[in-house]
Amino acid sequence: MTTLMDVAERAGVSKSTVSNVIRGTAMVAEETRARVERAIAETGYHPNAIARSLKARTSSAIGIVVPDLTNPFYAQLAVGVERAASALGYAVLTAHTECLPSTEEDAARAWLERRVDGVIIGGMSLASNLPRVLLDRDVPVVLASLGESDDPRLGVIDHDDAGAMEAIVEHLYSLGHRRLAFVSDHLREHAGERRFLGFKKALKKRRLVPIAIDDGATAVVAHNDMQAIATIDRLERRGLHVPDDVSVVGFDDVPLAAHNRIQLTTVRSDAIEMSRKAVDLLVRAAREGRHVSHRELHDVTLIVRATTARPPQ
Amino acid sequence: MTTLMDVAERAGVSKSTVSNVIRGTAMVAEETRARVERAIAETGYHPNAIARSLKARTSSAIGIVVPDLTNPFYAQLAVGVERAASALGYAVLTAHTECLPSTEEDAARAWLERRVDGVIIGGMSLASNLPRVLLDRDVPVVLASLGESDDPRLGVIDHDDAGAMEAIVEHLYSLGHRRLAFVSDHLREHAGERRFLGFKKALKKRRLVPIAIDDGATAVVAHNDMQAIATIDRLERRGLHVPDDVSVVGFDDVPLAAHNRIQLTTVRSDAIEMSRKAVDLLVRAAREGRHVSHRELHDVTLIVRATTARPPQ
DNA sequence: GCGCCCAATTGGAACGTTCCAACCAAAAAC
DNA sequence: GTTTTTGGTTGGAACGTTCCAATTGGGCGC
Repeated sequence: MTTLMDVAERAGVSKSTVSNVIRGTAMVAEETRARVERAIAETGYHPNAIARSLKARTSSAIGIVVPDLTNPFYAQLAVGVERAASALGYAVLTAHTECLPSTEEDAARAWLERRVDGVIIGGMSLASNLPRVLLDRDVPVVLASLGESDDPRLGVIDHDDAGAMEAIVEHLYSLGHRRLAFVSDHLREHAGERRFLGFKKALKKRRLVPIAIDDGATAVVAHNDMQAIATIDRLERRGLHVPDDVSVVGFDDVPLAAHNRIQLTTVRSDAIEMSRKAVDLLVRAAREGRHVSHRELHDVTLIVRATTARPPQ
Repeated sequence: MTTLMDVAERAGVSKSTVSNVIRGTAMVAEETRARVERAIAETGYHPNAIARSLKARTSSAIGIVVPDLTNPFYAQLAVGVERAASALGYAVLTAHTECLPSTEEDAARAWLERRVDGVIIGGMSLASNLPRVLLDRDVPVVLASLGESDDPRLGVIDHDDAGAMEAIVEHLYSLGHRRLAFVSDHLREHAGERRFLGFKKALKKRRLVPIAIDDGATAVVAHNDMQAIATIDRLERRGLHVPDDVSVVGFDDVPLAAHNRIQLTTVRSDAIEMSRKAVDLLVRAAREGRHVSHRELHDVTLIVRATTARPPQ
C-alpha cells in the first residue's frame, strides 16, 4: 500500500504538503498542487482512514441496531441511514440483533472498541441497557421509531403512535367492531408496549377492553405490517377469511402492503425520512461532541385498504 | 477515553504487560494478570480497535454490496454475513448500491480508504468494474449468488442457475405451457443475464423461444421472487388471474413466498448458508493474505406452490 | 558461590496520519 | 537598507496500539 510519504517523495515535497493538498487545509502553490496530484494519480494512493481516525480521534463511522433486517421497514431504515451517512462520509456498521440482549451487548462492545461516533437504534429488547452503556461512554444515541425515553441524553425521532392507534381504533369502531385484539412480539419488541398502550387507551375511550385473538376477535391490530401479514396467513390457514370474518390492520406501510393480494389497511410512516433525520442529528451532535437532545414526532396517516371491513353478523 | 497506558499505570505494570494480558499473547504471572484485570474492570477500558488496526495493518472489517436491502433475499444475505462476520470479530460495512455504477465506485473508494479486509458482492451492475478495482489492490472478493466470472482471483459461491432454469421450464412445459416469458431488470442486474441464458437454453432444448410478457405468454419466469410477486400484482391489476390465466415462477424462496395469499412456485436457495460460506472463505483468505480462488455451486430445489397451473384452453 | 536458564517484564520503535510551531524567501513597508 | 509581512513549505511530535529485543531476578545444577 502506498502511503502519504510515498506520494510526498515522488512529488518531491514533504508529507505535510501532500496532506494539505488532499484536505485543502492550507495554501499550496498551484504548481506544487499539480505535481502532488499527479503523484497521487500515478501511485493510485488512497488515504489511510485508519491512521486518520487514530490521529483525529473520530472513526467517521456510526452504528445502527435493527431487530430484523428481513423486515422491510427496518431494511428501509437501514437503507436510509446508509445513504445519508455515506453522503456525509460516514460508514455504517449494522447489527441485526433480533432484540437479543446478548447480541446487543456484543454489538455495543464491538462498537465501543471501534470508537463509533454515534449509534441509531431502530429497535431493542424490552429493558435494554444498550442506550445507557453507550451514553455513559459519551457516544451519542438516537432512537428511531421506537418511542420515548426518560433519559434526556437520548435523541428521539418517532411517529405519533398514540395518534395512529386512535385513528386505527376509530376506523374499526366505526365499522362496527367491538371485539378487538392486538398482536405483538411482546417478549422482544421494546416499541410494542407503547403501541399497545395507545391501543388500550383508544379502546378505553370507547369503553372497550382488548381481548385475545383466539377469543373471537373480529379485528386484529398488529404491531407492524409484517406481523399483520403473518397474522393474515395464520387466520386464513385456519379457515377464517380476511376481512370477511376478521379485519386486520398493520403499521408501517411497507411496499408490499399495497400488493394486490395483500391490500393491507395500515398506517404510513416514512422510514427513509426518519432515518435521514436521525443521521443528521447524530452527525451534528458527534461533530460538536455532545449528546442529541432533540426530539420530534412525525405525523402518520391511516391508509385504508382491503383487510378491514364490517364485522360478520 | 481510557487507554492501555492508563490501565498500565493503575495496575503498576508496563503497557506491554497489559497488552499481553488482553491478548493472551505471552506468559504473565497469575498475580499480575489479576491486578491488570481489576484495573481494566475499574476503568471500563475498551481496547482501541483503530490503533490496533493501524499497527496490525488489518481493519477486521469486510464490506458487502447488495443491490437492494429491501429485497428479503439480499436482506437475508446481509444478515448471514453480519452474523458470521461478527462471530469472527469482523465488522460489516454495507453498501446498498441499487446497482448504480457511481454508488459502487463510491463504496469501493470508501472501503479502500478504510482498508477493508475483503468484500462480498451480492449483486452489481452489468459491466461493473468493482471486482477488478478491489482485486487490483489485493482486496479479496467473493461473489455470492451472482454467477461465474472469468477472473481467477475471484471466489464464487453460487447456486446452479442453469439447473434451476431447466427444472422450472420442465415443470411449466409438462403442465402444457408453450408460450413462456422471462422478466428481469436487465439494465441493472448482473446475474439476470445468466439466468436468462439458462432459461433460453432450457427452452431451446424444447424447440421454443422466449416471448414477451405482453405477447400472450401463459407463463412468466421472474429473475427473483420479488419480481415475481410484483409481476403477479401487475398482471392481476390488469384483470388477469394467476395461475388460471398465467403462471408465475420466482427464484429464491423468500419467506413471503410461502404466504397463504402468495404461494409462489419458486426455487429455493439458501442465502444464510451461502453468506456463511462466503464469509468463511473471505476471512480465511484475508488472514492468509491471498485471494479467494475457491468456487462452489449449490444445488437448488424447485418448490411447486400455487402460482403455476395448466395454461388456459 | 558461580554461572545459567527460564519465566516474567519492560522500553522503544514502528504503523500512517494530522497539527503546530518554525522556517524561508521574496515582496512590501518604512 | 533594514524590518515586517505574507505566501509556501517543512520537520517532528502526537494518536494508542503491537512487537521485538533487551533486561531482571530467582531457582537450580554442580
